[in-house]
Amino acid sequence: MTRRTGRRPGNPGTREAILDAARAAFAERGFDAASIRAIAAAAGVDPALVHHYFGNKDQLFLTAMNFPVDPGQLVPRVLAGDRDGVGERMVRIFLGVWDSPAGSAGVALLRSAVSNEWTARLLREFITTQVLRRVLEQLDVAPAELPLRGSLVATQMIGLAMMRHVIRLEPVASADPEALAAAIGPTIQRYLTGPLPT
Amino acid sequence: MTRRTGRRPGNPGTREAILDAARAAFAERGFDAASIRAIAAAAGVDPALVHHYFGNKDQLFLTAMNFPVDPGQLVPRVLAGDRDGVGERMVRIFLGVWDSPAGSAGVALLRSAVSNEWTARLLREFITTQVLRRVLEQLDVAPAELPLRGSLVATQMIGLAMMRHVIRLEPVASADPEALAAAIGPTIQRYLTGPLPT
DNA sequence: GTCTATATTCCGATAGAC
DNA sequence: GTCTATCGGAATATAGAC
Repeated sequence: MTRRTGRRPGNPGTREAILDAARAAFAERGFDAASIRAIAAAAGVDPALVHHYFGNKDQLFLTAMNFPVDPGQLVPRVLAGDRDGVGERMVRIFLGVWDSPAGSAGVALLRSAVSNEWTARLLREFITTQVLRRVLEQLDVAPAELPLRGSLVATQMIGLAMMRHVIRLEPVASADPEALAAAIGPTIQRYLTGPLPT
Repeated sequence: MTRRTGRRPGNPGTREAILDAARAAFAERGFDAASIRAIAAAAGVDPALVHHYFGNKDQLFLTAMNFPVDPGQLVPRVLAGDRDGVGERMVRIFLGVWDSPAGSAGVALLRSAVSNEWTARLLREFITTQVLRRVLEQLDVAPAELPLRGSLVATQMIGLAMMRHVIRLEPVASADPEALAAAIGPTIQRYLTGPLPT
């Protein structure tokens, strides 16, 4: 006999199916253009059920984005090794995350941020507080140079993600990650530790 | 007495007012989110008049984008000077265009390309055929390396435009163009003429 | 050349039955 | 937990009056 205690959920797969469909839709079309109706259809449920689970579209987006790779877990891998190789390792690990299934959350955030100020703020805060600050403060750079160095790194990294996963310009869109790490790594290295214009 | 010959246009300023409003709206919200109604309201005309002039939204977008800076006129300025300075000159001229009023067409194209495959193809073709090919074929680079070098340049340039004009991440968003040219120029220089991973 | 009126479609959100 | 029905709004586009 199976005893049941506590709350009995409905179909436990339904919620995850909605979140998967939401990530795919937000990644493909961005926040504004992705519709709850289309997400519900892709998940095989009724649109009203999405509201029942997540309240509104904002909350659905936040919940769908809130599982991505924990950046705090990646930073040690970027820093593990000699200081001269940090740029190349950063590009390699960055590409690995974006090329993985988890990367769809990144594409969704990037696509959404372009047409929606609310998600743009999310992206800015994610870039600065979750990624760049953690790496830079481990690299004894002068605190005054930290914001400029960090945003220079962001221009190259976001540009790479844009060209590879959003605009899909060849040959970068389907280039070997190792080749890209070798080509772009020195750029990141210079932005992090190289000379800065006065 | 004023004699009138030939076709008599209506209000000649109306059409330009619509195009100005369209460029501003497309730059601010992207192709999908910008509405003909809002453009008409900004231009002080009726929405139906926009259709009367331009047929549909696609044609309005194409017409509004079709006046921007002629890239063919910029290439000689990029190439004018020593070969080692081409990267820095390219960043400086690039920033000058994007910071000017004409840059709103670029922002519009970039913002639109993210959520709309049709405009993404426009942007890809503009980048490759109008900008990169013209510069690279003047720099005796091996033809086989041309696509990779060109798309590497595009990752950095588009990333810079994204961070400065779309996401608006500080301090890059309001940094002095000369400082950015000094910081990012060497990156472009290496992508154009530096060593490439095998 | 300009505008009114409208056809058509799709959106997010809610109320409430089962 | 799931779904039907619907409200209220905004979009593109067209037809046609003046």
